[in-house]
Amino acid sequence: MLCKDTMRDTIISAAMERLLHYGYAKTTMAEIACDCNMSPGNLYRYFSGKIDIALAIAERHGEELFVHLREIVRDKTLSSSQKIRAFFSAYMHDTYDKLENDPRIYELAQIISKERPDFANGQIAKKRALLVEVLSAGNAAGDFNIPDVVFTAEMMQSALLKFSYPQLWTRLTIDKLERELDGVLDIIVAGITNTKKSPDAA
Amino acid sequence: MLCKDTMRDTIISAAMERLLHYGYAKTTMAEIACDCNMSPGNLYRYFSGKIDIALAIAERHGEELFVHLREIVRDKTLSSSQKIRAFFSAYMHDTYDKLENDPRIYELAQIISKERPDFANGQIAKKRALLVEVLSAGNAAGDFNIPDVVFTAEMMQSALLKFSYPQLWTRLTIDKLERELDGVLDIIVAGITNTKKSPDAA
DNA sequence: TTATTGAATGATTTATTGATCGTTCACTCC
DNA sequence: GGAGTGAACGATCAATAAATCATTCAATAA
Repeated sequence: MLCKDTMRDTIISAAMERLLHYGYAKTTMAEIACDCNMSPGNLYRYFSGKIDIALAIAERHGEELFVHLREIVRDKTLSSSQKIRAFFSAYMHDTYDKLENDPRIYELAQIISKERPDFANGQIAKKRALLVEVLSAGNAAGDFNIPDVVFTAEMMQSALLKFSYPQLWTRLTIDKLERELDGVLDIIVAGITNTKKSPDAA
Repeated sequence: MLCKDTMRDTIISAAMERLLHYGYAKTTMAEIACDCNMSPGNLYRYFSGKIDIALAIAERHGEELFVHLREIVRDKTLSSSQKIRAFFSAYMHDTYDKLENDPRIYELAQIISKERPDFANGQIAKKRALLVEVLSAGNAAGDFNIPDVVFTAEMMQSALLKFSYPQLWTRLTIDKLERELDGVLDIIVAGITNTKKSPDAA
């Protein structure tokens, strides 16, 4: 049904405007409805609740980032380790920029990961899938020699946790964060890089 | 002055009893004073405030852990990488056990790191100093080849951040945590291990 | 029938008040 | 005169009341 989707888009746009400007708590369903020239009750024909509108917004942002990260992962001009570095650098900068442009988005993220933890976990899992792609390709190319790429991807996410959680950025500038990310990546990339000579040289 | 220190110990003991049992917020200075058979005002002759009593308790716990970690670092029967693994494992278990035995200690840690961030940073710095010791010794033994041991120690702390912040232990069992710590340590230890043949074999 | 409304409802938030607590200090006791 | 007291003060916290808001649904309009 096209009409329903169009309406959902309208609502999402109106909600996004208010949510990013005034925050989640200070945006009311009545206001969103008013912006869409409809009654509050009618919103529930398109979304099952306020949190689901926020979720739709988060989904859009998440998808945008995912596409960006996937481009990096599939960029044929980058080596495996360059992909890993670019991946986490882009991820961190995306988070930093969103927060810089509109701190309200932080409140949104907090609420969503509290009310809909499955969604937040899903986002992490999607990113892990991309990492798995890089690691597998790296294995195939002889850059890495990783037995369990899924487990290793998890461990990498664990080690680089700090760079996707602004709560843990204690007043650090983006410069310092970048330097720290690079430092951790140095160790990790070295840690997963195949130290043996390439097989065809043997 | 011996008397003053004895009195401080008495106060710390009384406060610890209550703080670990009822939590920081629900423990009053009047109660602590009463337990020590003195008036509330008199507590201020030994500590400059409630938070400083809590700090003294945290200092004790911190010192205990530090001694334990230092034993590991200076254990002559362990290799450099074994020291690193044992170090972070002991650290995580210490945190886990303290939380398990008395969840109120978590509130204490939260308040202290908010009210006295310098203390919390100092604790981290002291642990980093131990790590630097291991890395330097490892360099000397040819196990590692780390140009800047302080920076690398910082990066290791960053990568293993999750295992000292229970906030980030999302309902994980100690078993799963242990497995994850091991996984991250695998990468890190591999990442800092010298891949060249030992110099005397050259 | 389907789309929409808007008043009713109960949960949550905000505002207000009263009580509690940390801290100070003029004073007492040894 | 140093050690200790406890009433006084302002800040913080808890309890209550008032208001706001998300959500529902019977009624209405298309």
